[in-house]
Amino acid sequence: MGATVQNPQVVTRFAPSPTGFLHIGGARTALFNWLFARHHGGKFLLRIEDTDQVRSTDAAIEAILDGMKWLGLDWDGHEYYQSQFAARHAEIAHELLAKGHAYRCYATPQELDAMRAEQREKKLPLRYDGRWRDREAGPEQDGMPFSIRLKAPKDGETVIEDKVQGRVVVQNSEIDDFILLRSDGTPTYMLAVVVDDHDMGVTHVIRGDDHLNNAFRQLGIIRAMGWPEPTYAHVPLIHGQDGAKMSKRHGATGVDSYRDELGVLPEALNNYLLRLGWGHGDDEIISREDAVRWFDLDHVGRSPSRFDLKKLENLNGHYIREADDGRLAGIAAPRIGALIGRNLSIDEIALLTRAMPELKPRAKNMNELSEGSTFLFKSRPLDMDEKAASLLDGEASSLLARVHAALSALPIWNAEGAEGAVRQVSEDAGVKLGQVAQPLRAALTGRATSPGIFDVLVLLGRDESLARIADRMTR
RNA sequence: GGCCCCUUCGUCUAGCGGUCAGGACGUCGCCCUCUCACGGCGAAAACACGGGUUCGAUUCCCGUAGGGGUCACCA
Repeated sequence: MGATVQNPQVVTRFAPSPTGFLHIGGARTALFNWLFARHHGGKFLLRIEDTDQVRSTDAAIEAILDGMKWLGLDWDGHEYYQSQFAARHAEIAHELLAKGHAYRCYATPQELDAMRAEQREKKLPLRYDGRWRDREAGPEQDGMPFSIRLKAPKDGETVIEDKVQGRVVVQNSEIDDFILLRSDGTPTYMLAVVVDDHDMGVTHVIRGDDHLNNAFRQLGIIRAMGWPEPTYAHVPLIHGQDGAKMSKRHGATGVDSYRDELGVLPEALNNYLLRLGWGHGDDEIISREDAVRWFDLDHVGRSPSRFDLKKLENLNGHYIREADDGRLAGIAAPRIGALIGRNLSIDEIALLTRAMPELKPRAKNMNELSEGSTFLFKSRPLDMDEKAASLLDGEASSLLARVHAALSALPIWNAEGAEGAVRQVSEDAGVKLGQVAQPLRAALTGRATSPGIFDVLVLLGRDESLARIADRMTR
């Protein structure tokens, strides 16, 4: 454990279906596949499962690629599009047919519905009863549409040595003769994944454990074709706070909304997702480099985990503090623009960058960071929020007048000088520093909370600071 | 309902027969302090239950309960 193992043989893949955006659970699956491939020095491939022409859109595909790039999950070579291999899938289905590993089924959908209805009624397991398995098509079937079904083994059992789930055994009697090729000649998902994974040389199939049952069916195709069997690793799903599978009702499920709406940094989401279901001792903050070095399938847990926004935000706060000031300013600028109703100038973005060391320890997401920096860009007279307004009651204005005078007399405008002057004012007035600092904060920022008040003074500069104070000296 | 999987603090997890059951988030105190954060210190908080196996089970086995997944000519 530890060092990256050079095994270029390893090929993993992420195979999302483009139904809208990169799902948070899919992102973790992608991350695990990416890490596993990188750890072994192998390849990580991306295949878009766009077989469902109706639901697949270019916009959805773009959204997924965009999410992958944002997370820094780069794939090797070009992305594959499953729909382009339909002919190949059909070819395999017919090969299976020719070899006697599959057969034509003339049952109509209505007929199958009736079959299932009856099974439901009799409380029998719902599965295809094999009515065409050993039946020859008669003249009445001439020209009738048929689907091709796999002739799955009826006896014995199938065993999968899953890298995450361990040894999983299923009786073959549980697996019915599922459809390979629909009556319209299009391949089913079950056939398509197997053929594509084989053709792409995928060695390790790492995916959500909602596919565990499918693996047994897929193995049937693989064995019938005599193809090498991939190593499986079925990762438990991520659940919402309520313990159920993540869905729309859990709020944010697309990684784009974590970025755009919640103001999360990609390194924070990566770190959070990595720790959801995988652990490395007591390590919590894990860099990309360490993740590649340490990642393995042995330490992926077998139980589903719940998504905890609080922990994500904690991690996000950490990464914001670590992040480069200029980069943060770049992310915050448009958000601030939206808050104050105008775009920031180049100079203002420079100011934002300078302010960043004071701003970023106070934020756990980019929204808070942006919100907390608007005071820098608002024009006078500043609007006061409720708490700030109350700080300006009583003696505040006279205290502010004394601060104004003391500050005006400063030969050099810096934090040390300002602190000395303000402390002197509070001493002379016989009040605590806070009694002066709080009204000053209100006058300068319009808020009751802000970065350190002497830093604010410096950031705002002499003229703007004195003007904002003067605005509140009388009322 | 059939089949499959899962079960350590509220949450994410460490643990791989003998530990005061560790860490992190969150929560609650205290400190720092011009506010809010950051940071520091400390506290409360878990092995679902019942049987075995064993000198000894959180750890191995079997049940029970609970949770999840899956059962399409969707992917």
